[in-house]
Amino acid sequence: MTGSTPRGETAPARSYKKTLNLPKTGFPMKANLVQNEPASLKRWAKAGLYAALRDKAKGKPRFTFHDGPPYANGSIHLGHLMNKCLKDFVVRSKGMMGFDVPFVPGWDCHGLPIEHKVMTGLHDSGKAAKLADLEPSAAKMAIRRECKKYAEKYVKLQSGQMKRLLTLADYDDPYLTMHTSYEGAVLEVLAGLVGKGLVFRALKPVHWSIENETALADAELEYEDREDISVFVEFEAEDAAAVYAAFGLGEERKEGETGKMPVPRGDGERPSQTPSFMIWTTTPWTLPANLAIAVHEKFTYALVRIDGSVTVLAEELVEAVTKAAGSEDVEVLATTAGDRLVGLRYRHPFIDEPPKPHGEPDADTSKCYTVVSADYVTLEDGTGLVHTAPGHGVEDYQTGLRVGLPVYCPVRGDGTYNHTVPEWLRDMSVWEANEKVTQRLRESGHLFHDNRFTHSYPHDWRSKTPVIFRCTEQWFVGVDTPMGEGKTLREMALEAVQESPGVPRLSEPSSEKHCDDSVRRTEVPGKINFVPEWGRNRMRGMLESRPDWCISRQRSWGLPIPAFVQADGSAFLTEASVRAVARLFREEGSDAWFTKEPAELLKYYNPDDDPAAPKGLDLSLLKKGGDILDVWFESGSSWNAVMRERLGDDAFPVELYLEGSDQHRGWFQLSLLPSLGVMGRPPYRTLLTHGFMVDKDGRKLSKSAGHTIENLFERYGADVLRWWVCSLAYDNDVKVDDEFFALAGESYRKVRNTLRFLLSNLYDFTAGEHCVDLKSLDPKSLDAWVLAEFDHVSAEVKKAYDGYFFRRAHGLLYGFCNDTLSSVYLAAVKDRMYCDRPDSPRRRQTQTVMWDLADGLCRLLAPVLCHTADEAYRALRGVGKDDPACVHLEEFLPEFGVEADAGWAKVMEARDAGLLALEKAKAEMGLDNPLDAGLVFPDPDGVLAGFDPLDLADLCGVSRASVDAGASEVAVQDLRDEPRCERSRKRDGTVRERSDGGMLSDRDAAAVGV
RNA sequence: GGGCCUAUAGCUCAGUUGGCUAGAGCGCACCCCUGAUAAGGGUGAGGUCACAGGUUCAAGUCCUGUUAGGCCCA
Repeated sequence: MTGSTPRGETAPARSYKKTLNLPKTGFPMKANLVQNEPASLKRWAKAGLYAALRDKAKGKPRFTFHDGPPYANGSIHLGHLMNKCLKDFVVRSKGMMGFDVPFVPGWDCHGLPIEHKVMTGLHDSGKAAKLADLEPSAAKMAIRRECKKYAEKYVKLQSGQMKRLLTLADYDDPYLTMHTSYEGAVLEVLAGLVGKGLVFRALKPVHWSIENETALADAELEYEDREDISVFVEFEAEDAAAVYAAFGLGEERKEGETGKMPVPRGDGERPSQTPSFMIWTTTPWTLPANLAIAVHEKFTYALVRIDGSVTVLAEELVEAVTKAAGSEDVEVLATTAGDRLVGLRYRHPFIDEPPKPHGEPDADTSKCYTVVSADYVTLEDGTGLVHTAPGHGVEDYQTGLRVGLPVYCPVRGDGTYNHTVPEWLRDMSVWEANEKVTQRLRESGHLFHDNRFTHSYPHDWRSKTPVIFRCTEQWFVGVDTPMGEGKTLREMALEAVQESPGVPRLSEPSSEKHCDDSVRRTEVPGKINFVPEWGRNRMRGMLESRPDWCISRQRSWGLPIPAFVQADGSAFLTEASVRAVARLFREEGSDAWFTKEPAELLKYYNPDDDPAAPKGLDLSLLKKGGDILDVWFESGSSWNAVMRERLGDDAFPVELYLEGSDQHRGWFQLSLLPSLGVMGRPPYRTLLTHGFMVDKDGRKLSKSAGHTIENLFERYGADVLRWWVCSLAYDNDVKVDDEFFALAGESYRKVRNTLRFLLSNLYDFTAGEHCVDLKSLDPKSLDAWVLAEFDHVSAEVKKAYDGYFFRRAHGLLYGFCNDTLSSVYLAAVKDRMYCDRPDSPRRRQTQTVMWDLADGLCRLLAPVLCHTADEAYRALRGVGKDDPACVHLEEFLPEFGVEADAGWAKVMEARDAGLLALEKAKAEMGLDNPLDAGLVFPDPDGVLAGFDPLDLADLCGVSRASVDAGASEVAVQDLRDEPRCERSRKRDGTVRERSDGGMLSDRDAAAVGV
């Protein structure tokens, strides 16, 4: 190739390209977030952004927002990603609205999952064996040290990931539930509840490992197949006549009786035998603890004669049961509904008197040995009558609570019976008892049938031995216990959740009229706002049905319940004693519980000052209790440990809690209860919930989906992920898929390009020097129009942020960049930007507007695109690498207050009509290039005539425009025969040959100076 | 099995106290520009509102049931 003109064409007389003011910028089209975000992070860290913001916000009204602590285990996942981004949008947007928004991030550090992991690790490394040689307290300390290290490791990891997500919080000083001051503050809450008389000790069935003599949590169970004896046992009825009556035998039918009627069959005669109730169980060893038989009220039960004896079982199971037992003579005598059996009494096969449970000598046993109803009775196995032992099963326990049975557990921790059982069972292990009980039943004629049965059965994950259900003493917070003025926690909670007629609902604005300030920001003291509103129902339902809160656990890694055991075996725990230990834990941490003697632990306690102290209390005889607190109690006390303690009393109640909808039962509820108990009001004013991540098809996200957070940072960058979160309808389930991140990336690039184009037209503009006074803008100018549009969008975005409608903010911002700017305004002003003299008033005015738009846009985007907004903000000001200028230290721009002419609506309608007409002309006249066309707009009311025809032309991308008051539709002029300006490419009617020999329009000739 | 929630275009979502031809963005198709260029602009085609009943002059919207899915329980 030579340097000559390509393809032998004649070179244009003159190239005007270098006389144009084409856009120029160092702001790259490609964001390269993966590299550049960490640099922003470093710059912000260097400037101490979080502290600088607190400093700057001094004296401003405070917005109190409280972080719910994630569990310090593993990497953060997609759920955290959404949760943390939403929280960050709140923190940053409220900050830019002029609030002081301190935000202390937290972690939940105690608890079983960590202890479990640590124990597994100790096991695998062989260190667990050494623990067995240590004193129990020393062993616990060793485990606790490991757990602490583990938690610290994951706090560090997650904290790093959250920072990489560009979230703004006090990461230098987070709250950890294992901090000594936090522990002290939790015990203060406990003390408050103890003072209100809400904390008590009671029996509750738990999974129990005989091998390790400890209670186990669900996570510590492994299910393995096990062969057991399964027995069908006949419990003799106490009152034969009553049973026959229930089946309609030997009794006149009452008149007017409704409902399911008993149905006698055959001759309707009453047999002479005493009938029995047949139950089925795979744990014969629990039969000594049997206190009731449960039936389902709605099932049909049959009175059956089987090989001579008469028994009751579910009609549907008669065939299966008798077939299994090989019965020969089976006859159904009558059937009846389950509810007619309820209340009938029976005799225990080998116990004469209902036992007096140990520790409850005064227990009411009048309800024992009766038939009760229960919903969980099924017809899948057994007989439809369920053996009920409240001391040995959760469902049995709840049934017992409901109908008023004592909790009876005759089995000791080592798996042997205590002295309350018949002599032939005493001190026997339950496994041995399975055989003995079966044998005894067979001998006494109560055993209908027995067989071997293989089923999945829970085993202790450590010893691999089968576990049993056993009642143990636990600490509870009573939700139905009346407090001082007579209300219970449940009543107070339901009241707080209740919608009062005066509280307008918070709802997402779908249009502007719903976005009124009057719709929100209404506070009725003690009432909770729910976003979305259905959270109210959900929480109410949960509060109505929740049982007393079991707050004790038998583990090592947690905050000890500072309860002591007195010489007589009773528990010692008073408000003052708990406060005394709280003070010590504040100073020394809860490890002290394991290293100090009771008297030392109580060094701040003086029984003489404690009216609740038991009489004759001798501190030297106390023993330490072995329970720790439920971790939910710790996180549920964060309003005290974090908000009140660190941020002061005016940070309570907190404005907002924001978590996933699972927290209606978790953190939301378990923060509400202690706060109601101690402070008498909810800890928060508004609860905002988001949904869960599901896959592309709306199904539960599998753990192995492979979206590691590092991978996402690597592929998309934090700003794109944040932009995606901002776009979500977070109040429902959120679908995730790679494709969605990619789409968010596309949409991000559109916004980025709009910013870039604004910046690229400001390369020769210095704000201080070239600014035009916007006050003097003509309301009919395009610049006035776009500023008014910005004002409108800006106000709407702020309202959306204010009401946590981030998706709406996202839509508004995207639409403004894409439509208002990119396709309308910026497309229209290109001609004047490129072709006007650089310092023409028209161009400078548009540049002023562009500068302000870029500035305002950066600020509105800053809460979401925090890297990109800052990058653009700094590029706009042209600051150097080390300059501390930062959009995050700014607030949102106030409105420009520029007035646009009311006729603009008509102009935009005309633009739409013009574009449509051009499309038609393209098809019909082959008029492909809009610059070859002119447009004549109808203008019946004369509105358009008031506007600059040049603006009308530029808005449609045509060479010229005019109006015709009499026309009825847009006319397209074919200008292809008119000369074209070699510089602006317009055929505007002023193009002619100029002194330099070029064909130029008047404007371009002047710009070039020929 | 129970409580709460969800179902509208290929995808993500709007659709208010029932009331014009059910809207938007993305994607897709076709076209323009080549002076925002791994950019930018224009036009257009897409819907049995999950299904089945009911209330009403009128139902995407209200009621009942069914199906599918999510969270929390059992």
